Formats: sequence, C-alpha cells, structure tokens
Amino acid sequence: MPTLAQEIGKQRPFESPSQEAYLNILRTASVLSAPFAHLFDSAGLSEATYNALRILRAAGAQGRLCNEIGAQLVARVPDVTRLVDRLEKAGLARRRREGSDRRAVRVSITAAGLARLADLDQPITDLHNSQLAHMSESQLNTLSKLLVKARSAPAAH
Amino acid sequence: MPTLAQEIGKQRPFESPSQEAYLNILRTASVLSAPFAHLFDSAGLSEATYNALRILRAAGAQGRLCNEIGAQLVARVPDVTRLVDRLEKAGLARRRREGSDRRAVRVSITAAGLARLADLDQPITDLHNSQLAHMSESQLNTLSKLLVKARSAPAAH
DNA sequence: CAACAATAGTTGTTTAAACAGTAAACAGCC
DNA sequence: GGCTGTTTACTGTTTAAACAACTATTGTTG
Repeated sequence: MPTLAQEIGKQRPFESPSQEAYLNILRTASVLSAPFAHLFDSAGLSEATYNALRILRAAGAQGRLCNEIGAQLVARVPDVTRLVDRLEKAGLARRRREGSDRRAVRVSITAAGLARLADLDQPITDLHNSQLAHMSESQLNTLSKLLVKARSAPAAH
Repeated sequence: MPTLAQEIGKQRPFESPSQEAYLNILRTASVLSAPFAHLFDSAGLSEATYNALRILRAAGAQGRLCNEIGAQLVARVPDVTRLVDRLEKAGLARRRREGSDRRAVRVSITAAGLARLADLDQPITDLHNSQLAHMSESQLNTLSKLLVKARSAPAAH
C-alpha cells in the first residue's frame, strides 16, 4: 500500500500530520469520486445535475424552488438557473410559475427524470458498496467520525 | 457538532457506512479546501497554478517538462500548456526549448514566481496548522491511515 | 534512407463554473 | 396608493476544464 508521499513523488516527509491529513482528504476525494463521475457521464449527467435530480426526486410532485435547490447544493442561484436549463432541455425536469408568488419558479422532476435516476440507483449502490468493501464497518465509522470532526473547526477566516 | 445527515437536511439515515464515509470525504474536502482557495485567489492564483508553481520551485533552475508537470498534477498535457501560458503571462514562469530535443519545452520558475510562493508559505502553513488544530496528532494519523486505505481499493472498473 | 510510427506540445471547440448586473414581483411604509 | 427596499430568478461575460485534432520533431524499420 503506497503512502501519499510516494504517490506524489515527494522526497521529504510531510511537514505536519495536519498537512498530511489534509492532502490525504483531497486526494481520496478525487480518487473515489472519479468512478462516480464516469457513471454519471455515461448517463448524460454530471455530478451537479445528478445531485439536483436527487433533490427533485426527494421533493416529489410539489417540486422545489430554485433557491431551495441552490441552498441544498451549496450552489449560487445563477448556477441553479442554468443547471435547471440543462435538466429541462433534456426533458428530466420542468419549471412552472407559482400562482401565489409569480416570482417563484417551482422545479419538479419528470417521469423521464425519475427513470434516469432509477437506472442509476443500482450501479451507484453497487459502486458505493464495492468501493469501500475492503474496510470494516468500524473502520468506516471511525473514518466518518474523524471527518466530521475535521471539518467542524472554529471558522478561521 | 452537526452530523452530515443534519447538514444535508436529510431525514433518513445513510443507507450504508460506506456511503456515509464517501459523502463525508467529499464534504470535508470541500469545506477544508475553501479557505485555501481564498488564499490562492488573494494572491492571483488558483489551486492548479499554485500546485504547478510548487512543482517548479521544487524542480529548481533546470525546470520541468510539460508532461512531467502534467503527470505530477494529474492533469492532461493540453491543460498544462494553458496553465503555463497563464504563469508565463503573469511573469511567474518561463519556457525554453531544449537543445537536445527540440520538441520538449522546459518550464522553470522565475524570481517573481519564487517571491509569490514565498509570500504564501507562511499563511499556508498557518492555515494548515490552525485548520486541524482541534484534533490530536494520533487522531490525524489515524485519519490519514484510514484515508490511504480507503483509496487503495482494488480497481472496480 | 524513405516511410511509418511515436512523442512533445499547441490550438480549437465545447461545456460549465463564477460572479456582477438586471428585470420582475412582492412587502412595508408614509 | 405610490415609493423604497427586498426577494426571486435570469442574463452577460469572463475564466477555466475537458477532450479532439493538429504540427513539429524524433525514433524505428524494411
């Protein structure tokens, strides 16, 4: 099992355990997300559009407003507009204006969108299960706990 | 300390520990890298250009070929060309053709590039130290070890 | 040594992210 | 009820990532 130092081709060891942990987090995220990106791509989606579709499926028939989608995706509203543009153009979602507040745009998933997600559910689950199958449940729980702690630092702006 | 489930606003718990770990890895990478991105931005750099400059500084006066830079950055060669374009335009790096192989382009860092990096060294180190300062060294080492293991799965293509 | 393949890098084009600025609808106030 | 400010979403523009196609040089081989 290669260390990160070897992978990166660095001669000297890391300056600190925190720096090593940080770089390991970034690298692992990149490595593990790549197969998912391929999967999304083969379904004509990106990670962003996939996540948006998931939000819309969870929202059901009533749909979600653009700013709600943006909040959940941690994306800006202008980006949501174009993201929904793409979904709508692909027939996976549709917009409709609210009666009560005519500024608001309610976005909901279409049957085609549900079908597209349904096609992905099993492969995604399989990938999740296979990707970390070599780790024990207690290791995974420890990992999650440490990661939650890692990002809960006092804001250092 | 909020759980990821609460942060995402999800009602049901995760389907599996591996899925939870995966999402925690992505989320933590995103949260922890944001302050660095701001730092780079304030110096007129991106994460990519910063990493490229680091590679060039480590390479010293002899510099590096484009494909070497690409391999270390895990980037494609066409992207390296434009990345070096930006560095050169900003006066932070320079190109020169090899005498021995006139196809090869050797890229090296300039004095301005070294100065730019030097300005960032201390803030970067401070951020690394402060960001995970609330975790013990043994926690960080455990985290790193688990992350290395997480991404060393048998290829699942 | 001519022809073909391989290598190093660049250019073109499409796509998406980022963010400022704008338009329309609503809310509160005098 | 009109004016100001706020909210909701859209549009414009810049910038970068992804990837195919291309040029120039070098290596190989019959």
